[in-house]
Amino acid sequence: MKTAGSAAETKQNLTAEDWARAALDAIANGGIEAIAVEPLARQLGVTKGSFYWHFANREALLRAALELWERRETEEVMARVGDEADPYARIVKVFKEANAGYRSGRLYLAIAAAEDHPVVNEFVRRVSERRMGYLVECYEALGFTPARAQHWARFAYATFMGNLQIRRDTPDLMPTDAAFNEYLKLMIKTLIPREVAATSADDHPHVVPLHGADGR
Amino acid sequence: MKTAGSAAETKQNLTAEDWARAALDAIANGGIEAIAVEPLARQLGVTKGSFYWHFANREALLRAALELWERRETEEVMARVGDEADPYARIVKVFKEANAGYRSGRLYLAIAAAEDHPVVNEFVRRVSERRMGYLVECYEALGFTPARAQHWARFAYATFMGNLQIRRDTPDLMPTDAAFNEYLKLMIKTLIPREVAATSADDHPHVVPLHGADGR
DNA sequence: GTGTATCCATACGCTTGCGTATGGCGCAAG
DNA sequence: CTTGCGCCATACGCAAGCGTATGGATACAC
Repeated sequence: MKTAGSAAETKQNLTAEDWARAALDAIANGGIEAIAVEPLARQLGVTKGSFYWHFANREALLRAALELWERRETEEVMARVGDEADPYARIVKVFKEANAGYRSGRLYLAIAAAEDHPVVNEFVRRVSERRMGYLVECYEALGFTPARAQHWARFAYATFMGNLQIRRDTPDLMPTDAAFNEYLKLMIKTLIPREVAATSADDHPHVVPLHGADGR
Repeated sequence: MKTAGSAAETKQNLTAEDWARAALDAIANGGIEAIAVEPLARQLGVTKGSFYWHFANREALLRAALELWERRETEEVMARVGDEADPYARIVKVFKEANAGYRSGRLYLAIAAAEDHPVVNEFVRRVSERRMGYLVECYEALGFTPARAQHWARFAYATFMGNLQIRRDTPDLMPTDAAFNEYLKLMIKTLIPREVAATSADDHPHVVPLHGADGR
């Protein structure tokens, strides 16, 4: 097999992977139900005849696309912060990377919007629980008790997800450039408390920075 | 034919509002494209003939449903915390109420998932920006500068939205009962810092009032 | 009793998409 | 050259949903 880089121009025979990739792109744009056989075939420059040779039906394509998504997700997370030893630096890196890339998050929102579909739900749960699990480990590595790590991980993950949502629905409300860095700095400083000495179930006093970054 | 409808038993004539309500319920369940004329007609115990008397087309119904949604949203927010004088107590109340009710948030997620639709986007932006604006006012009332109020309001709003998402996609990751109260307490304490750039002198010691009753 | 307006049912044409059946074309094996 | 197979095109039947056209039913008017 030669590595067919571009997926559009070559008159090479299509593979199931090509279909799955196109399906994922379609989801990112038009939601889960943009996975339609005939439109995708038109976009790929072929007809349904090609599709029904590679797949049994529409649901098989959906499943293939979700598997591709899950694979990419885990690979990305691994590749991004796999080599960071210090737990604090690792979690900071995770948060910054997560809030930087938008394409991946947008795809998640598009997929998760179809949580009523059982197959989709299954994949979304796995991906989401894996992310949360990673975050929990990070907080535990920081010295948090399991219970508090759970709380803080959920807190941080929720904030990340909400930022995605804000970015998608009301991009005007999301700052850019310097202001975004200030915002990110505020979240990081708030969501990764360094004082963990308190062992009680009660919370620790958290010091809020009075001034963020300088005006630069 | 005694077709016992799901919601309305009365054989009274339907109104446009009835259709809009049914459309909103349909969105909450099956997403924005659950607004289908014939299925809704069946659910209401009538046929398309009724619909096309009250509305010009499908988009008119969509618009009516979104207007109903926007009206409800603002009314709810007003009714929930309109009479709270103290800014700190007000923002706490907002956050608790927002995280308590799930039905309303689920509806938001379902609507916002169709942000590619221009009409939907218009409504979502208005609703979302109004919420954020309210939060910004709250933080400013706490003594925050406009810039910092913006950051903290976005932070809090993002966290709220993310909690919605987590609750919908992976409810297992969301604690219940006592653990949920702990989680809520942690978020409130973190997202409403008391140390502000001191324009006033020492402010009163705030104790977060926490009683149960999460509606869910 | 004849109108008239409101509200809905029925029937039709149209489009889109799913799934199937079958034929065609290129290419390597024999 | 022919055979077989991988890959795709074409052509159907089918279902669901939008929008329209028109008729029927009920109530109130006069």
